[in-house]
Amino acid sequence: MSDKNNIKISEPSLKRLPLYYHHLKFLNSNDVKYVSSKKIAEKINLKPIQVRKDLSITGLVGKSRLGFNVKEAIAKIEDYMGWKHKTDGILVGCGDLGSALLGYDNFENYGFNIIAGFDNNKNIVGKEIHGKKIFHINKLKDLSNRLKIKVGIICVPPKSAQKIADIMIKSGIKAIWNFAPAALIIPEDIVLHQEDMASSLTLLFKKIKNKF
Amino acid sequence: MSDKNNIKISEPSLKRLPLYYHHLKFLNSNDVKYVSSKKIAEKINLKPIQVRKDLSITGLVGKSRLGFNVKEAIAKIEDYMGWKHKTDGILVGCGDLGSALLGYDNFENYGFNIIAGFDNNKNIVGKEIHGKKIFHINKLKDLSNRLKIKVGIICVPPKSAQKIADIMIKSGIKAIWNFAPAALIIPEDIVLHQEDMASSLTLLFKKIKNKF
DNA sequence: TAGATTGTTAATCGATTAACAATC
DNA sequence: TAGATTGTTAATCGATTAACAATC
Repeated sequence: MSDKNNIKISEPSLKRLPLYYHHLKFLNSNDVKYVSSKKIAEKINLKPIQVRKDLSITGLVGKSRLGFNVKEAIAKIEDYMGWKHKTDGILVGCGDLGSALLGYDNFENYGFNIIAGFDNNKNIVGKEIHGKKIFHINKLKDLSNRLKIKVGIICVPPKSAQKIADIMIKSGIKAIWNFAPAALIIPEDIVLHQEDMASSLTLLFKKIKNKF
Repeated sequence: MSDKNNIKISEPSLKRLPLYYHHLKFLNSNDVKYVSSKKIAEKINLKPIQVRKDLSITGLVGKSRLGFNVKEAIAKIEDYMGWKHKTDGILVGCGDLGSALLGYDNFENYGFNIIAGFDNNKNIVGKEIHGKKIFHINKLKDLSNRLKIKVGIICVPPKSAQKIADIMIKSGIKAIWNFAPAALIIPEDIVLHQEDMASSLTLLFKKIKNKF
């Protein structure tokens, strides 16, 4: 079953939950106990009704006149998102971008942990980047198998991306997060999540055009 | 007016256009002259009708029985997206992620050009990263004003993000692409495009859950 | 011609928004 | 109590998909 609670969640809603979460954490750090959907909506530029709908997906219940208990809301979102359940992953390609991701300490807050980096550059193999050990790519299969790693991040140049994806799949990786601007060809049963700067840039430009 | 052609485009469509584009470029490099929406759809895992709808937004017209002219399609997408019109930007925070973006040579294909980086670290100020000169942050206002820069990228640690955003806005920047995991407070008339790893990670995990 | 493909128009699907009774 | 806020149910809006005539 996909969802514990059998409540469908739309992709837009799913993307908004972290936004509420950030804001709720901020409120909590300021000792705010209750917050209304109206207040949240103002901050995040949404409609109150949308905030309520989204939050209700997590099972959170508010109080009339008071709004939502901030601590409770935080807990419900963490719970719903499964951020407590830790998932391990590995990263291939320890250049600038790979290094940045290895050092992105925010991942642990979202239940994700990169346990090691891989590269084929002899100058960095054996070293550590942001406290993560870097192995040669030919160790990938062995290590992934042994630790039953299911998530792989690709940060290599686009030309090598397909090759790395193939290695990952052979190594038992089931989900690929691809930061290389390359369209990967992968089997049906593998999850591919493409990070696309071009699309993102496009959205930025669209926003600019809409505004001016 | 927002759209030259007065044809509304949905955000999902806008995100798909680069996907078609990549594939069309690939086909073109293989000397394919015509391609049907069915073939494209198969490659990108979409429905043929959706491909046709999206492509029609660019003004592209196909041929019965043949499909779409590959070169023509590429040109129409480039045109519609405005990738020929170059926009300059500056980047603040030249750590791992900032360096990665300074070296992301794909940007130029999408009409974007980072003309310089800024940092407050004396060890890198005055140096070059991927051929881009790095200036001290206190030069930002002067340089942005002089070159009439309208787009700023933030790659500093979350704690400094708001401060940098404020400086950018004072310097005449009109659109901010924020890679720092921080919710920025900005005036109404400034465009904010937030790059959110947490949301992205969340989507990856959702895809995994849906699959298994 | 027969068959493949486009592009238009209409139907469906899903997300957002509105309205409002229930609550404190 | 009066007023603010929730959560439910219904209406609206917009994107996707289906159906199919037109084209070559």
